[in-house]
Amino acid sequence: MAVTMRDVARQAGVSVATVSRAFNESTAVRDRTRERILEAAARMRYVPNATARSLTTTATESVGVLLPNLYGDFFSELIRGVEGAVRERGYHTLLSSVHDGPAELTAALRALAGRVDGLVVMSPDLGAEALEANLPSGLPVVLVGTAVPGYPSVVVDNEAGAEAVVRHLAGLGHRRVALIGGPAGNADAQARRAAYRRAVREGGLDADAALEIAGDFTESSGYAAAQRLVEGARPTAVFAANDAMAVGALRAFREGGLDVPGDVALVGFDDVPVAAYVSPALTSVHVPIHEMGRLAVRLVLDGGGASPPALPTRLVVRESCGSGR
Amino acid sequence: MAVTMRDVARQAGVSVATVSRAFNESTAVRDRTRERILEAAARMRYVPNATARSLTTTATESVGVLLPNLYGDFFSELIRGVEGAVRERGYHTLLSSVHDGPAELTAALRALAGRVDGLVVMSPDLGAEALEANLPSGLPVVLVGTAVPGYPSVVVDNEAGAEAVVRHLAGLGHRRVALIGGPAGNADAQARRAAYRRAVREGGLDADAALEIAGDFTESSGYAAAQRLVEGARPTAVFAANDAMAVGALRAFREGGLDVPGDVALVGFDDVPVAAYVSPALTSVHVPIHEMGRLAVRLVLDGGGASPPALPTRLVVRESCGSGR
DNA sequence: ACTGTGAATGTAATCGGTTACAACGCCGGT
DNA sequence: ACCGGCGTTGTAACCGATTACATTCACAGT
Repeated sequence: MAVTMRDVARQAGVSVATVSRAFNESTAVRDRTRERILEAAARMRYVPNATARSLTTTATESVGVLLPNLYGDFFSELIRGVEGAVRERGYHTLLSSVHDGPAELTAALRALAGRVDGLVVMSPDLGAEALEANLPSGLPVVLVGTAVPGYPSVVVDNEAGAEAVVRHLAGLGHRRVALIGGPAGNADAQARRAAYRRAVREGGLDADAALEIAGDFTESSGYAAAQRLVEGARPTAVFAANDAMAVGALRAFREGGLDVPGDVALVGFDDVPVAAYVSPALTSVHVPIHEMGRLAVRLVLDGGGASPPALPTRLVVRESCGSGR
Repeated sequence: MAVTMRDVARQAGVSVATVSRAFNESTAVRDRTRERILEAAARMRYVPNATARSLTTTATESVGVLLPNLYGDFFSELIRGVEGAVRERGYHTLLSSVHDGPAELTAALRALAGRVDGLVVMSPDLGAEALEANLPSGLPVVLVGTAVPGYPSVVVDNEAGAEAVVRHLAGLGHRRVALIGGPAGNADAQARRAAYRRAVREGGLDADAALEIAGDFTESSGYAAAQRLVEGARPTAVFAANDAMAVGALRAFREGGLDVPGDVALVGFDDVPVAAYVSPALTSVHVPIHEMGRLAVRLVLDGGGASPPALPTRLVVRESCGSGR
């Protein structure tokens, strides 16, 4: 149906081998012959079949990205990082997002596995067994945000970031610092919570259990959590484990008639682009999301098995915590 | 190297044909045989090679998306729509973004063309010739945001949206309504500008040429344009041709000591998620971006050649234009 | 004139699946 | 005992490229 190499070869009066050579510059083809071939190809609108090419070369020139979902600035930013790095290599990005439980997840994993040269996986609840059982042995896989034994992963220094938040708030005089935590199974969320607890203890702040509320990293869960805090534990400062929840909390506070940072200070995590645009501008822990994507791609394509050290985080002080100004 | 169907066949003591049938449920294979095969496959960690499969079936089960770039909520939202619709079909999304001029663009087009069953293209400066010369004849292509003769496209009703903005502002008593326009070559931008001019004329508003400033849809261009407006034409209301520029303008106004909407009313276009979160919340023209992505995918995969009617837009009044409340 | 050499091109095997067609075994009906 | 037919499995061609190896040819060296 579509124009193939054979058709071009026939038109140009040469063999398929010569056509192949003419297209893959490298090998020796007489200039006149090459011209004749390229001309015929253009005339016939020949577009090489990447599938067939991949079959022999055993390279698809694409990298798969598996994400739990696509909502939120975090994933957009990650995708940008990945896509940029991938395109620089002349490769392609195959995108897949899943949020329907383990069955869908392994299906997606297998579907991707057969189509790419490497995989960037950000999926909290994916264990070593699931990965091993559903991926061919040779495929380079890099995890983002979770560490699974045997696989290289890109993670950020959650502990230092969360600790910096609590310290900063304590330095501003806050004693009742609440946490809106992330989902239970999430590694980043766990690390942030652990560091929060430690910093609260070490800083001698109020360690009221009512000050800890679990969210799920969504804006609406942040909204709900903030409402409960307002009615319950009445903290003077709130640390949301990611920016999406912080933005939700901001909305809840505003609707509840609380001034941020006047009545309650608020700090997020991730420093997604929108953090700078909300009002008051959100103090947050900067995470080099874009860089994580790039790094993951580099690890996938250049191999090198080992995990790099956790990427550094940095507290970005804006208006919502009530210091600076 | 990797485990192939032949290996599984040997292990299970059957032929490759039977293995193939065992995997593609449909055809008749005795239950016991199938079990034996699937078991052997699992044990050997066999993952089918999608490339080889595609070669014979001539279907890649993936849809390509070509975008001018990935920054901004607009594209994130579009990708979400596309990916969602694609995944519902069990297909995959191949993502490509380009912003380095025509050469890169056609290269990307060809690279994608050989790997997908259909293409969603959002690329302003891509003419019919470029498309024809670089795509195999049978490939379904759907354009987003631009109309090119001979190709179906998904567009929004820019005219109605822009007109609604100017009308609404006029209704609030504004006579000097400025426009921060989009890039010259962009079809959406052109339509919005044309509708703005018509509405200004028909509404009897000030038609000062200094009230029109060109931007390029980026936040920073909106910022710069707003600064020039503050120093120059001094409008009482500003219509930014997209939300990114509106957000930039907002920042410029705040830094310039102007209150929005007190000193100047501001309206954007697209109604991206962030519009609701900036402060003051941005009045904008809602564009069903997500739906555009879904629709484009549907057109690509279900064929049907014809373009659907322009999708309706809707003015969403929030705080930045100073009405409501 | 004859041979060796290297450049240009052709022939055909190969990648890992799918599938048309053939083959086989087993059954019931006569 | 024989045959038709169905259910199950195998054989081999094929998809469209790449590439090892073979072939052809022109030309220089002797």
